[in-house]
Amino acid sequence: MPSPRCTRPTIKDVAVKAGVCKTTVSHAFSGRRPVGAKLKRRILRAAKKLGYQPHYIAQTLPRGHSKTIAVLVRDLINQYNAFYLQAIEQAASARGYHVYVCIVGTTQDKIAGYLQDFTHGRADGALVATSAVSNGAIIELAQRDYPAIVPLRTIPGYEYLCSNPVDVPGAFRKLLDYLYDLGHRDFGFIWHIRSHLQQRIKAWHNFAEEKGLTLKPQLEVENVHTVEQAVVASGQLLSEHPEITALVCANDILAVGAITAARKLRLDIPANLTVTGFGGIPMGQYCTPAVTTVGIPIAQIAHIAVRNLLDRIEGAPPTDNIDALGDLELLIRESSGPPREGLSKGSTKNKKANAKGTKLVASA
Amino acid sequence: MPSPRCTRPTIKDVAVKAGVCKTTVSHAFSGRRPVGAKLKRRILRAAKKLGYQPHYIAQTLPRGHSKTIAVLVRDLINQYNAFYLQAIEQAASARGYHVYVCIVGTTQDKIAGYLQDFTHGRADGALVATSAVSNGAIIELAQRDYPAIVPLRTIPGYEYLCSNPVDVPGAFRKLLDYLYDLGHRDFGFIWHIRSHLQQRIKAWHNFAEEKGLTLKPQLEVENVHTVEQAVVASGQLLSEHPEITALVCANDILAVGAITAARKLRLDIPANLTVTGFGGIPMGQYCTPAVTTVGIPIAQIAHIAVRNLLDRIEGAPPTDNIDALGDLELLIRESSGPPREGLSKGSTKNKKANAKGTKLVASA
DNA sequence: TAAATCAACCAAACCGGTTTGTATATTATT
DNA sequence: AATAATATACAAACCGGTTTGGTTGATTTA
Repeated sequence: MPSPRCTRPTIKDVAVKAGVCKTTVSHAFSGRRPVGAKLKRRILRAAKKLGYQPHYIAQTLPRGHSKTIAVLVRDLINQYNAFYLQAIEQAASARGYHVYVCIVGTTQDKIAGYLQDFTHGRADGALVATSAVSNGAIIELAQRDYPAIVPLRTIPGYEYLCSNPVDVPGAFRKLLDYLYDLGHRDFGFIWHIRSHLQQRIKAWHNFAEEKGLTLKPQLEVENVHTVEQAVVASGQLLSEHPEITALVCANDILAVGAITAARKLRLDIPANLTVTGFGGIPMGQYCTPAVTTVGIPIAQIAHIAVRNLLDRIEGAPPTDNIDALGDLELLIRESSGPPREGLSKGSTKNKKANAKGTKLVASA
Repeated sequence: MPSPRCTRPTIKDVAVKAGVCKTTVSHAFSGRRPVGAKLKRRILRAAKKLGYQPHYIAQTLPRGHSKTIAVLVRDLINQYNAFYLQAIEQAASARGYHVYVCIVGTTQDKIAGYLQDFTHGRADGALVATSAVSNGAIIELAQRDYPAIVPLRTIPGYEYLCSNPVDVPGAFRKLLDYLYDLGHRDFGFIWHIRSHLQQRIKAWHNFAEEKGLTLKPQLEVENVHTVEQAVVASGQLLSEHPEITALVCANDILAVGAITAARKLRLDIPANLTVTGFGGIPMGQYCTPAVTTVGIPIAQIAHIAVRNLLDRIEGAPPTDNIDALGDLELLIRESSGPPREGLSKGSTKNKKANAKGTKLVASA
């Protein structure tokens, strides 16, 4: 039983119709070798009449490449990824590549399945935009000599696979410094994926040690991904630990959840609680109160990553991009301010941090 | 110059190493014909030692299918798509298919490029999840007999391509009725893509005619996609037309923008202005005020669409899914209420619509 | 005018697999 | 023991293209 193959005209059909051999048809289309003007016209006309167009997959095999890259993401919940992927598509498109996005979740089997697809001809290279893919899996790709780039991550010994044009830990440190200067001493954390946050967690530990703060693991909640989860997690954290004056979230989505939780607890933001995000998505700007965060030029990061990947695919020498995009910007908005009286050691300076913006007061 | 082909071991290498012909290796892997247990072990061992895995693209050609579907989306800005795509991936995955998402934007050339990719072997079928792909392009696919499904759209004469398990215009009508009953008579509209909204616009026109309202095109702004655009568009619309008491947005994202614009104009919601969305994404629930909207069971819609598509690919008879998911739910939250005094004709009933939820009052 | 060049086309091999037809060795049947 | 049935492995054709080498006839050069 010949599988219900989509019966399209093949190059051979065109060749027969035009009275030539398939080689000539191929050349007429690709232009790799000259074809007589009159004959070429006849061939193209025959192709058009038959509705022929070259079969992409069939071309891939002898050509050895498909002008296609794949991007792996865990999910699309965080709007962050939306801009990321759009920029990737544009950058790749500009160089003649198609982009296929794969939503891989966290199941290792599924991830392996997709990766196998790629290395076996489905895509010329891959951009790994999620920490759901383990270092091990990436190293395996590298050993197979498959072109892959992992932006915003560091894999010891495989730095050439990574694309880190911004200083994430430095920016996180800047955020912590800002909060410290406001007077905050009691920090709570809502993390998503710990492995993705190693740089930031390290920055936090350094910061704590430097400032003489004691690390309290019970003030750090992890594996929080969605807004809903953030509402629950931060609600619980804030209830159990009312001493927290600054709640630091791994991204803006989680910050929005934290803000909702605080509202439920009748905690006014920023008068009673400071909440910060990370990333700088539009949503954080348009919610109430607007969340203080760190702006990440995700589109530019995407462009650099794509360039790194395509250069690698095409065999060009790698470009060094460490810190190419300069410092990240601290976006101070409405959700942060000095700690409430009597809690934390009030800072002596920078009381004006929340001077701008509309302030909203909850009323029953 | 042989293109820098990724030099992986081929089936032939394994055959040589195991001392058999490639047919036997193929059978050892696929199991289409029996291979002696001892020999099979030897072959697998050889394959493992060489790091061989069958080449996906090469398999596609003789098999005639790739167990892959493609999904086209315009962008990922609306979180709506995030849940949509995730559900699609899960449904397809459960049936052994891989899903590749293409962010096609609105450039017709780019869209055509991707579609060509698909019809030429890149994917067994396509789910068109964006109105950026024209009816014409879809009909062309249908004429080529390429399996494509277009959820939530109606293409006259090609209904079998569409998957419409919910009654969108009915739900929109329900929303309009709700607003009318609250007392609203002066509606403003923030639309995104008009072609995607035909059903709803028709429902609105019917509604207006029935209620004796005059249609004022100047109160409808279209081509508004992002939050930023919504802020600008609704800010302008509200300034120029202060008579508007209910601002109806095509989706929740735009509603958030409208809310922000209203805040800038010091319009209290819902006391001075009612804003509604459509779709029911988490963001609308966690912003302030939470937006009144229509909940769409997008995950279930995705499941049905995927089933339709895969059945079609595999040659199974089509299932009829008209209205399979029942009525859509009106989610009344904080952003809607009766019109302010002196404007529109006050309704006599349903004053309690906004009874629940914390109310926030802006203060300088 | 003979030799060299070149344009235009065809035949065949190839890309990395799958699948069908067939030959051979083994086992079961009578 | 002869015959039929079965299991197993190989050879060759195929999927739909690309690419290389070679042949033919026309054009240019010496």
